[in-house]
Amino acid sequence: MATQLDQITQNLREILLEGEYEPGEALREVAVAERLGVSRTLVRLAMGALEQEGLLNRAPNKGFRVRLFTIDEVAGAIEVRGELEALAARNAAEKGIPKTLQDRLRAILSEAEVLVETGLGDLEARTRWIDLNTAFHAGIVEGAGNQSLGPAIDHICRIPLASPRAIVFDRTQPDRNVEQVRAANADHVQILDAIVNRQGMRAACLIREHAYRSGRNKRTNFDALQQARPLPALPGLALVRRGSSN
Amino acid sequence: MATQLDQITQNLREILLEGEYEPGEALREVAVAERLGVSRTLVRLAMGALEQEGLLNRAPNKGFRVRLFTIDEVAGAIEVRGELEALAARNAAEKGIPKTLQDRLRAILSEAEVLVETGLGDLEARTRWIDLNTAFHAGIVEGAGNQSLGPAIDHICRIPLASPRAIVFDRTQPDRNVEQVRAANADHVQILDAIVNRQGMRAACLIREHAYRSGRNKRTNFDALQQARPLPALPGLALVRRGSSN
DNA sequence: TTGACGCAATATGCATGCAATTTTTGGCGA
DNA sequence: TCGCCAAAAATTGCATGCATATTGCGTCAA
Repeated sequence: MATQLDQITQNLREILLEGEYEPGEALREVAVAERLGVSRTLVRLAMGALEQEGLLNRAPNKGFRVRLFTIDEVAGAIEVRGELEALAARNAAEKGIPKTLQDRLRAILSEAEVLVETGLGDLEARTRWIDLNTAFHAGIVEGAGNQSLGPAIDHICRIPLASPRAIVFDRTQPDRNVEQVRAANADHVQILDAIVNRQGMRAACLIREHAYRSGRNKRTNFDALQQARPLPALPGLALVRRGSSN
Repeated sequence: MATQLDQITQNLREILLEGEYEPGEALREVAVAERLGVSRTLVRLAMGALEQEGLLNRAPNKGFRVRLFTIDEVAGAIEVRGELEALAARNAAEKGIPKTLQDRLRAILSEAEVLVETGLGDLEARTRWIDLNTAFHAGIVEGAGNQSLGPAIDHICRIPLASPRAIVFDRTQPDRNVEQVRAANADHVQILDAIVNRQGMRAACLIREHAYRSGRNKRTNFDALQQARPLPALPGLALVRRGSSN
């Protein structure tokens, strides 16, 4: 048990990302404490951490409220992530990445390509692809050899939907999903090629565009989903609403 | 009083940045609580926040330890900051900044130039210049119009010495300081010029180089200072800071 | 009817206390 | 002298309790 606090924080984080509380809603300590079965102190600790992550806002003597994320903020966050990943790709290309990392990334790409041919019909396949996608992006960052870069990207990825892990699958249009994922795979191949060939600028531009496209896909799929079902249950989605009234 | 917690957190943050505790040293709750004159609970809350900021590490059942920053991490953080500010400058240039912001930035540059001519002999002048420098950088970010960018830069700036606010003045060589600051002012003028003329790429490259140079200066001055008087820890000491932002 | 004042209910902010875990210490034997 | 083990001391993890701030409601007056 890695301290109860970590578990509680993770629980509360998931609850928030599930959209169980409305954006702007006040989180009363006692209610949350009872629900999670722990003391108020622990809940307060967890809320403090989530405030740092940006999921909650705190007003002095008025407790914590669920933070509101606008679609523009998400788009901005993805742009920031793209820029940081571009820096990572450029650095990785300029200094060169070790053979072991190359092999790992190639293996990831191979498996991802095989996976897409299955059509991504079942949840397990989609989950696996997301893991591979995440691992690829992490690998690029690892190749950059900049210790500050990883945490910075992690931080920006805490904004709902900003992470490369937060793929929105619109299951009403599976063909489009497959097409998007296939395109992402193709991007990855080009990016790795650029890095291996020490083409820093090319790698940077490719990954920046890759992030941009991913953001656009998210927006498209999200809009489609919201039209089909007013309250989607996918993690993170319910936090995104239009019209920021602060 | 904006809740005691904020004050305690700020106090502890300053204590850590001053380098009063050795990197890697364990922070015992009771000792810190007594020193700050508050309860352990509050200290624990503050430490949790500082862990999120990256100033402390936490090991389960073993409390918090002062995090160690290497010179490479600082260099990496400055590179990240440069990249983010480059994004900000590029966006600001591409979308254009309002006249009011232009005027504010020009006023900042004017005052900074006048200030440098005084030679930055006294602490007050140096502090004022740091404030102006910070305000200029913040203004660029404001002009980008990306809500996620500011927090991302704030986050990376929490690494000691990574912030544009954290200028290292080597008072054993005042002439070199003045030269560096004069060069920084000149950079600022060019950057603003590029933004106003909607030259996104030029602005981005200029500010990236500006960050790079600032990092190099910090290293040079820091090394010189350390040679003059051997310093135990990296954070703090030569760091000229000014009360809490916000 | 409406607005203001005040009291009660409720929620947060912080301190203290207790249990569990870790670290230190002291003693014993090889 | 060194290593090992157990008990004691110290330290963290968490729950509870009290003080203070806020919110909601009822009452009264204009």
